[in-house]
Amino acid sequence: MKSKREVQSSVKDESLISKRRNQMIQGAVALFKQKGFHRTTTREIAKEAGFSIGTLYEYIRTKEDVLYLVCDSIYEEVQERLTALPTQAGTLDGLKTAIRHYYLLIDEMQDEFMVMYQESKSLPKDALQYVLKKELEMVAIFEDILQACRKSSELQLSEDAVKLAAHHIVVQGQMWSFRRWGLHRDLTIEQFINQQTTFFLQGIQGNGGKA
Amino acid sequence: MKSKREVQSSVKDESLISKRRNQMIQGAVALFKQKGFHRTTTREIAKEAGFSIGTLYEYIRTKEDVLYLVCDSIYEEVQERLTALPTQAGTLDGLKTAIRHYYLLIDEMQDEFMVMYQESKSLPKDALQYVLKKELEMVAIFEDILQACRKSSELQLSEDAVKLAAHHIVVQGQMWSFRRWGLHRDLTIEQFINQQTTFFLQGIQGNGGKA
Amino acid sequence: MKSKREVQSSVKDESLISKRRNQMIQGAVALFKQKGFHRTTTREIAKEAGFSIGTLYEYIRTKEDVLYLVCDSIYEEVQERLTALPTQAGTLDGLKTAIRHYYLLIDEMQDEFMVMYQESKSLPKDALQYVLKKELEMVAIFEDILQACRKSSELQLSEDAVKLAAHHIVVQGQMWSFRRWGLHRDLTIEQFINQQTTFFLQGIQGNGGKA
Amino acid sequence: MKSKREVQSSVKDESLISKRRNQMIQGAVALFKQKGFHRTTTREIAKEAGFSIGTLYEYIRTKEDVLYLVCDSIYEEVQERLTALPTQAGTLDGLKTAIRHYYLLIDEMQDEFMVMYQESKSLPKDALQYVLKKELEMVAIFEDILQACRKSSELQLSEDAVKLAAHHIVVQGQMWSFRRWGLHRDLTIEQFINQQTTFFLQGIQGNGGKA
DNA sequence: AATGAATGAGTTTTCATTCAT
DNA sequence: GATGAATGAAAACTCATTCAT
Repeated sequence: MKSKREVQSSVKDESLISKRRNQMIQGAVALFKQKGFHRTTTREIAKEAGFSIGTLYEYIRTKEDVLYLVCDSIYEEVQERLTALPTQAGTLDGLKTAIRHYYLLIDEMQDEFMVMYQESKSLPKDALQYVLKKELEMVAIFEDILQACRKSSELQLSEDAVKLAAHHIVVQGQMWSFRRWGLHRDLTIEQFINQQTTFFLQGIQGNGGKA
Repeated sequence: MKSKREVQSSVKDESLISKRRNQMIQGAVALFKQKGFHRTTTREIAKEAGFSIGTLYEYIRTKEDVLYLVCDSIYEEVQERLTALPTQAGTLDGLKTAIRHYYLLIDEMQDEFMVMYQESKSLPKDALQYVLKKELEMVAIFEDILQACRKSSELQLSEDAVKLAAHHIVVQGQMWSFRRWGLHRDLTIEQFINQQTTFFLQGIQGNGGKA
Repeated sequence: MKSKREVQSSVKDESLISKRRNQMIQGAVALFKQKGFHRTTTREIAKEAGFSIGTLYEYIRTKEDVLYLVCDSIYEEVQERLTALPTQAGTLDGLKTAIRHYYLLIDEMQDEFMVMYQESKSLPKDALQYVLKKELEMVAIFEDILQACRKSSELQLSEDAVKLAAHHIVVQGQMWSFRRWGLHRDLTIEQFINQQTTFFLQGIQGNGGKA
Repeated sequence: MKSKREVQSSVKDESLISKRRNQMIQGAVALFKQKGFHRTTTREIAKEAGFSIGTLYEYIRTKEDVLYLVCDSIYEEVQERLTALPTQAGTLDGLKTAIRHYYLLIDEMQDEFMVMYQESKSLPKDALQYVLKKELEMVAIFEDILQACRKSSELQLSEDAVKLAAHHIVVQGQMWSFRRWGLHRDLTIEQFINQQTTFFLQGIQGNGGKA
């Protein structure tokens, strides 16, 4: 289970580590969003977090650790909030609700999503691997829901199509943060959710799930 | 028309500029793909391009110019190849062909697409603007095709839905390069194209375009 | 009063800034004298000052800052030592003493004077302005002394002539460092002072101040 | 006699050399005045002179050669124009005329004088030597005139004082270009000449030369 | 635990000079 | 003789990381 990639700290007090790292993550997200990972300096992160550069390095070992911590924390939150959902397993409404909550989450955490997807490529190999696993887990959440609907015959969907469909849900959501420049002018988040949901359901079975 | 953002060169011979910049772009794409824009040094770009650092700077003014040149050249090629298509304007087959060619293009230029979307955020303000315009133009190509289909009644599609649908085509294509890790194992490009096309057509009108 | 042009430092400890900058100024003067501002590298300055290039840049922001610091420190010292003089205001002897001390100062700080006058043209606009103001203040010191003598009738001197006369004192002093190659072989500093003083006093009123 | 420091050229045609070098000197003075020797590039000099960088190097060997050529040409012109004077040898009026012409010359060639005095320190050793010799020759012109006056008893002046007096004439003239910021607002060149001449003559003998 | 001064490898960029055409 | 593309050494400056206090 302890497959979590550990970040070394020279401080012992776990709750302090947690506290300081949260400060650090808050600051880092704000800065990464503004200027990207590479243009942000460790000094700036420390300052934004509210402590000194020396202290920063008491809680991490490299700058990339900060990026990892950021990505990890975002995935953690997303998963947490997504799995906390009251699942009406195997129903179309359950699926719609999940999609809805996911898209609202993205809307709420736009900055975090941007940072996560734009900067994760700068992670060291092993951290990238770990983050990719997290992404797959997120896809899997939707795969499971879709699978359940398929099994309960709420959805006419071939076994093979499930995975691609799950990717679709995830990617369609990302559109909202990535193509902000092209979409936010024309659509509210609610309109976006509705259109995407209809589009998706029709897309996978040809009748909008209304049959 | 001449709205192109110019990159200064101290060399006068236009054809030489063209030649050297192409070398530079080739080299840069390869490197950016591997290590990203920020981790690639100008010296490496020069070396990869086959000339000295001094020569590199005879053809550009800043490192960001290289990135701009790269992005611009990719968009240029994509647009060129997409608009060169024999359009059966206003027919479903014409639309399918366009999508097909676009997705094949992405498959062929995967590296370039990755670089373009991952690194363009590092462009200076004005270059970013220019590149965004290019992206919008690409979306517009599909908007036009969809619009034509709508007008010829080949497609039951509301006016409002056209833009979002065009974004969909573009984003669905990007999936192939962005989510390589999740898709290439399970699908060939042909399968991907078929599934995406069906999905898209069903998605926008609910019957897979077979009615 | 706080019209001083500030040089940014990322170090907070004021006394340390002061100490390090002094080291830096010492080293820089020595190097600038030898090879001029442009032929001196920041690395050399750091080395001469006794610390690393990184440390140098903790205390300044640009190479020009070093030059400014050098010029400023020289003016500061000159003014300090000149205004510290026990003034016998409005007497010829007071004037002579002031001139004498100024010329001795120049003799003592020949290198600094050379650097200051030869290199200040390389200062950025605002710093140049500031330094020019300092130079005018130096001229003003002598204007005041001359004015006092004029008012006490120790000196027959028209109002208009005061300013030019003050410039004369300053320029005649500079001769000692600038035309070293032409003067030091033939004159001691004492002889120089005497001759210049006589020359000056006769020059401005025609009788060497002996009437 | 051929003590002139030669500048190598790979071009044979002497008159062409002369022509090109003049172009080069004109351009260089303008640029050096504006931005100083070090901030001016050889490319800029070539461009300003009206030919290519390759051509520039057909007529000189190093950038410093340009500076030398500039300094030399200025001294040459000054000496030429000063020695061309109809000398009323040994008379006070002759001296006054010489001073007058020298100061007018400075006023006319302010830029050149500035460049010469500000930048000559960047000359290579041997060129600096040569230029210093030239400066001494200029001083010597006035030494000779003063000496003649002394011998004809037009001037009561000790043998020793002659040299310093000559330096004075030269330096007082330089004031006009160097302290432009402090003098040109208050004085016309004519007023300056008059005051300086009176000051000088009184200075060296105490009665303004009117006795 | 916290601090922040010190370090120096590494980066972009410039520019005098050369040399093939 | 003229041109200008090519070169690469050298310069200013940055910043992740360390470590003494």
